Formats: sequence, C-alpha cells, structure tokens
Amino acid sequence: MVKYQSQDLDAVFSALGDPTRRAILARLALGEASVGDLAAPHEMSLPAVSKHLRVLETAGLLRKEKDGRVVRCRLEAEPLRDAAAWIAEYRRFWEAQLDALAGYLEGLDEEV
Amino acid sequence: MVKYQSQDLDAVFSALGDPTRRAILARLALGEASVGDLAAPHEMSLPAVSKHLRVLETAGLLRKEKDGRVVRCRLEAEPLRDAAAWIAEYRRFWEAQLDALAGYLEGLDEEV
DNA sequence: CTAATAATAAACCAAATGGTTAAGTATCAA
DNA sequence: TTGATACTTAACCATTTGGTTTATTATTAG
Repeated sequence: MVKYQSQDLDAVFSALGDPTRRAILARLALGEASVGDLAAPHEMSLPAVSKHLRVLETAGLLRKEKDGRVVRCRLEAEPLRDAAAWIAEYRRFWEAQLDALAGYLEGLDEEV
Repeated sequence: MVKYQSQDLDAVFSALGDPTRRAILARLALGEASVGDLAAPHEMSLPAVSKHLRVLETAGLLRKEKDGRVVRCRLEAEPLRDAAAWIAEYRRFWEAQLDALAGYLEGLDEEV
C-alpha cells in the first residue's frame, strides 16, 4: 500500500499551484529538456525559472541530470499518483452532482 | 467539453497545498459541518480557520449557507474534477515507472 | 432588554513566494 | 588561455500567506 506523507502532498499540490510550473511539467511530458529549453517560452529571467525547477525537484516531480554544461530535466510523475489518489476520494461527490444534473435534465425532458 | 481555466487550477491546487485545508475537506466528505465544527480539531484560532474556509470557498471547493447564526459548510468537489483531469495527463509516466519496476522484479525472479 | 454564542472583519506580524539584477562556477570552443 | 555558454547562487524587494489578538456583527436564549 502506498501511504502518502502529508508533507509530500503539501509539496506536490503547492508545486502544481503555479501556472509556470504546470507549463514546465506539460513541456516535460513531451520529453527531456534542458533548463534553457524550459526557460525559453517564459517571460522571466533564467534564475526565476531555475527556482521553479527547484520547487518541482523538491516535490519530487523533476529529476535533473548534469551532462556537460547542460542540465537535462526529466519529468518524474510518480508523486502525482498520490495526489491523484487523494483527489479520487472525492470523486463520488462531483459525480453525485453530475447525476443530479442528469436527473434534472431528464425531468425537463418529461415536461416537454 | 470541460475546459479548465488556468487560474482556477491555480486556486484549487494551491488550496490543496495546505494540510489544514485538506483535513477540512476530508471532514466535509463525512458530511456538512458548521464553521465551529470544522475549527474544533485544529489547534488554531477560529479566525485562522475562517481564513482557510475562505480560501476553499474562493477555489470553489466549499459552499457556505447561513442558517441562523451558524454557517453550514458543504463540500463542493466538482473543481477537483479538473484537477484530477490535469493530473491524469501524466498517468502514463508513473505507470511506465511501475512497469519498469515490475520488469526489474521479474528479472530478479529469473535469477533465483 | 441583556447576555451569550457563532462567526467575520480589522489590524498586525513573521515567514514564505515569486520575481529581479549582479556575481560566480563549470564546461566547451577557438 | 581566453571567451562564450549554461546554469546556479546571492542579495534584494514586493506581495502573499498563515497565523495572532482584538473588535464587530448577527442571532438566539433567558
């Protein structure tokens, strides 16, 4: 059983709470990239991006590998599993709401 | 199609990045609760909890309903759907890692 | 009406966050 | 060896966050 540590979820969810970092992860989902590659699309300084990478790394979502003077970054999606598992606990609540909507729409049908 | 706004995900993921707020959501999953009920298990002042509730409310994860002088709070899980959907994009990455692990363990078996 | 209860608002504070620029460290190329 | 390239570190700054205590505002109970 995978028991997640509360502080891990803190780090993962917090890391995901920033659009720049989500964009970086999305880019990494397409494949490995250097720090420079990851920084390019963003209108901010390289150190700023470097900090975001550090946050992702600390959350366990990114792995760096130094290769000469370029640092290659890989997505490490495994921590997302616990995040997804946590969220999944609440699935029935939003599904219930969808069911209610379906019921409502069905009711409308009958009125036609 | 449910197209999620980046800023909504910001709010939802950020809201989930705090253990007190996740605990509150977990409590709400058990059923409606007043602000006082929600505050009780936490070693912090009522205003502090009130602020957390505000954050959850802003993220769309909580709905308040005033009933006399007590405010009843309900879980509103629907925004978690988009969060889960976002994370799901990365599922194959952690599954790949699990596959690799399985392969490795299989290899070990053969060596016995 | 008065007092207690439930919750929010306001004012404040320390620490964390997200950005900047400038300096420093490896590494590769000429 | 001398630059240029690819980053990271350091120092700084403004804003946000997460907490506090002290009012305030509604509402119910006596």
